[in-house]
Order: sequence, then structure tokens, then C-alpha cells
Amino acid sequence: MDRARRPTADGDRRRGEHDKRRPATGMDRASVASVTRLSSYYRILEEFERDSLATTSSTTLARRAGVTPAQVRKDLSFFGNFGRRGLGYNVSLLRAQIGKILGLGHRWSVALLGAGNLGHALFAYKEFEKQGFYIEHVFDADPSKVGKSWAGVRIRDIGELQSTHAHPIHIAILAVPVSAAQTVVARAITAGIRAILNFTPAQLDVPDGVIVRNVDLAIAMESLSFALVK
Amino acid sequence: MDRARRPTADGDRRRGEHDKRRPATGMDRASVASVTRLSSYYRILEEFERDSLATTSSTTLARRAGVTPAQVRKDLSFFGNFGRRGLGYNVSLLRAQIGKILGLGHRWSVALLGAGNLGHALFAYKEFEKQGFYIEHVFDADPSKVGKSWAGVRIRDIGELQSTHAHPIHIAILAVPVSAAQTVVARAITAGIRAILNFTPAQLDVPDGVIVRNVDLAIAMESLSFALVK
DNA sequence: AGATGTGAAAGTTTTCACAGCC
DNA sequence: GGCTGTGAAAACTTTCACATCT
Repeated sequence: MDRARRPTADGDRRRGEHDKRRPATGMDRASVASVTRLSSYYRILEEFERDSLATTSSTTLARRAGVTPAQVRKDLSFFGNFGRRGLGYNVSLLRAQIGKILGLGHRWSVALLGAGNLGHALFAYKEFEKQGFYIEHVFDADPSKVGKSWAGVRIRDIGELQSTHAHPIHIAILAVPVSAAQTVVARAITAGIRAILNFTPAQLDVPDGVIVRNVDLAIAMESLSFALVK
Repeated sequence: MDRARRPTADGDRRRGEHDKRRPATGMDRASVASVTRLSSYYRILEEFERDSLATTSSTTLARRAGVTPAQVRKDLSFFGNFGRRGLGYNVSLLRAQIGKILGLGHRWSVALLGAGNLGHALFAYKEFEKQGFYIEHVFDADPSKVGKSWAGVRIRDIGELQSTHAHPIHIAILAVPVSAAQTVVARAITAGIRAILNFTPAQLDVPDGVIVRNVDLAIAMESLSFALVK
């Protein structure tokens, strides 16, 4: 099978791999780093909106996000012209536009794979629902967990992942032991899931068209110890 | 106070900010991305060692890590010449050398700030101790939690963070509510902590010389929804 | 032959600097 | 004067390709 070739260790992925020769839009030109920054602008704008600020500028936004004003403008320019020269940006309009870019208008159905400690913490994590990510399915392999419920969601056997679901599952959160990671991911893909947030240290092997973002906690820690020791 | 200027939203940081005009060593030339990859090579080498492989090559390592062989060699070249031309790398030697680069020889003393759901999951996360990160302190502001113990570690009031400690705390894991993030971080810094793994969505304001790595779970999720919707 | 280590080339991202608009 | 949007320059990262060693 033809498999994705080159995800960076921390979950980035180069672009331009399977261009269909459409004219390049902002979608294609913006890097993962740029999209990550959009998320942080979005958070800041939510806050500005709560504080009833009507307008803002790339300078203000940049200071809060810890980047340069030029970077803010460049990031936004990949997707359109959202500001007005001389005036800046309308806070709620810009927030809405970024939200649309990030796909935050949708209600995303998420499956949690692995109901251990980490799985439970992620299940309880409030920020996900705020942004439209609903963990509506929980799967685990441990018979002592299967059948129990978390906040009304029944934990089902991981084998049931591939059974037909009334509604499609958009995203899987992978929080199983590293030894089970590849097997479980293969099942998720068979079940039609095309986006995976991977909390295991495993380097997942997925077919083209499936998106993986790695959150490796130990690696993040090691980048700190590297900085401390250097 | 003079403050750190430009961490990228996902925790990267440009180099070359306060060069002391020493000749550039690998430590300075290697990017955060490169160090992240070193961590993943380290994991793979541990596995090779368990499988009793004596030697390996940049090609083998690269395939497993999902990068190119040239990248493996370049990453390593920032820190030294660990291989032998024509022969490849000695698995255990290379693992040891990378471990040293990453500061994995040490026993790092870690304080967990915030004993909520996420904090508990991180406390229980096995990979940390395997790499030398020991969560020896847990702090929380909630009086109903203070005084309880997790696996022999007593949860203390966050106010005690600044009391003198017999042994220094090297790293703080920040898992408090976002509203408390900046206050708690200021205390951690007063207590002498210079490295922070930040699980809150807050953009932390820290003095120069303090290292922050952000793990923003909602942002990781948003980068998936962006890819799904585009 | 087979592999590393590394300058140089290619590619990507960030910053600069300024035209254009309010 | 203030601020955006953007080509061009600078900086940085990855890949190439080959000298060098076993």
C-alpha cells in the first residue's frame, strides 16, 4: 500500500506532496506553523471580544501572540484581506473568519481510543467542546472498563470501532499503549477515520490522505532538558 | 523587566537571539525541530537495543523515524561524528550519545503545578520516569486537594512553591486553569524554576533565560479540523 | 562496495520595507 | 499619521551529491 512518507517527528508535514495542479490557494501555501498561529490569534480575538474591543491591529495581536506584526499580516494574507488599511481589523469579523478557516464552525465527532489515565483527562478536557470537538465515542480493549460510562458515554470494546456508526466519526484521539498504537490506528482507518491526534510515542504508518498530528509528551520534556543541559 | 520576545505559538523559538559571540557549536546550530528528531531517534535506538541490534545506518534509522537519511546524518553532525564511514553507527553507543545531548543522563526533579484531571494523567504518565523526569512535587490551590497524596507525593498548597526546597526543582509542568497560568508561572520563576512545560492555552510572559514549551491540545486539534475542511 | 560527514544547492519561512488606503 | 497587504530580501532548514573512510 502506498503510505505517507515524511511526517516530521513533532507532527508537522511538508506540503506540495500530491499537488493536483490547482492554482495554489492560501490553504496550500500556509504552513502548519502558520495554521497553529491562526489558532492562537483566534484565542486572543475571543478574549478581545469578551473585553468588548471593536477593532485591533496586527501590532496588538502580535504582541499578545508573541510574534511579529509582519508575521500576523502574512499569516492572514494567505487566506484573504481581512483588515482595512489605516484602520486595522474588526475583532469579531476577524475571529469569525479565522474560525471558518480552522473549521471551527462544524460540530466534529471525535472518538477517544484508549480509556486510561490520559484518555480520561482528555475526555474531561473542556477546551475541546468549546471549539466544536465532541468526544461521542470511547473505546478500550480492557474488559474491566468496557460497559462503564463516562458522562453518559458508554465505553465500548475496541473491536466495535469498525461496526457501522449512524454518524461518521471525524477525528480519533489515540491514547492507547504504544504497543497497540499501530493496530488500533489501522482499525480506525478501516472505520473511515481520516484524522488522528496521536498521543503515543509511536511513529504511525498511515495511508495517503490520512492526517496525523503527534503530541509526544516525553519529547516535549526532552526538549526542555536539552535546553537546560546545553 | 526584560522579557522573552518571540516564542512561536507551538513552542518553537528562534536562535541567535543573545549570542555571546562564542564560536557556534552544535548546541546553537541545531533547531528545535532537529532536537525533536533526536528524541525520536533515541526511542528507535532503545528499541533496536532491546532487539539486540549491534549496528545501524542512517537509512534504517531514517525509515523508522519517517525522515530522510541525509536529515539523520545532518542532525547528528551538529553534535559530533558518531558513526564510522562504511560501517554505520553502533546502536548502544549512539543511543548513549544522543541521551547525553538530550540531558537524559540526569535525574530531573519536576514539579507538577495543578492537580486536576490533566495533572493526574501527567503524574501517572510512565514515559517521564523512563527518561529521567521525576515528578517529586505536586501543588494545587484547591484546599480540598491539598494534603492528599498521590503515590506517596503530598499535594501542597501552591503558596508553598516559593518556600525553600532541600533540592532544586528543575522543571515545572503547568496544568492549572488558564486564568491562573501567569500568576502561577511567576511564582515558579521566583522559586528558581527555569524550564516550563505549559499545558494551558496561555501565552506565558517569562523573563529571558526561562524556557517554555507549549503543548496546546486544542490547537493540535484545530490543525486537524483545518486539514479536514480545506 | 557501502556508509558517513558536509559544503553547496534548493526549498521554505520569516522579516523587511514600502506602495496604497483610511 | 497610522495601518494593511505584499513583493523582495534575508534567514533558516532540508536535500543533494560527493569526498572520504572501512
